[in-house]
Amino acid sequence: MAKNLKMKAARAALDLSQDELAKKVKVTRQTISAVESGDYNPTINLCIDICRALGKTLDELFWEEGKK
Amino acid sequence: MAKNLKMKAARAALDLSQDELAKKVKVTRQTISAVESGDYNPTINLCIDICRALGKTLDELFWEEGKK
DNA sequence: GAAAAATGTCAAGTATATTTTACAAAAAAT
DNA sequence: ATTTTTTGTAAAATATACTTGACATTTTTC
Repeated sequence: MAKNLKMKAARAALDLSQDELAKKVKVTRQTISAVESGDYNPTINLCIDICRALGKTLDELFWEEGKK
Repeated sequence: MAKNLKMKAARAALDLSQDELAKKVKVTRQTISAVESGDYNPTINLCIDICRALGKTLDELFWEEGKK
């Protein structure tokens, strides 16, 4: 899978570390790291929580137009 | 959790049964039923596959504006 | 109104998302 | 340059998504 650079960018824009985002979302840092790395298939509730913490929507962070 | 009526409507608009959608998406009918029932936390890849099968985006089927 | 198709749901099993603990490497701060 | 913070990653354990098989109920069709 491809890295989630949109998520990484959104996090950087808020000046949050993976650990800080993890705490907001109440998962471990490793989970956040894995989601950004892309080698993962997170649950939608986690994706939604991440979106809300970063002020983005699902389409903005997890949708890839026209892919496959 | 709340029922996913947007998904149910999108499926109805294409005149697909849960079983037909399930086959397109390559999961079981029970899984589709559970996702629509809302008592579930599906993976994002499944959500994306469902969206593609129904011609919708994540925001259109799985995003709820302003909810908590 | 009976038959067929579609849906709700349940229990037991399998696959995998997430946690916990831990260590090394990279980046940032002083 | 050294210290501190941040990040990548890995193995083992736990939680839960998803499957399989099955039966009951509802909805559609004739």
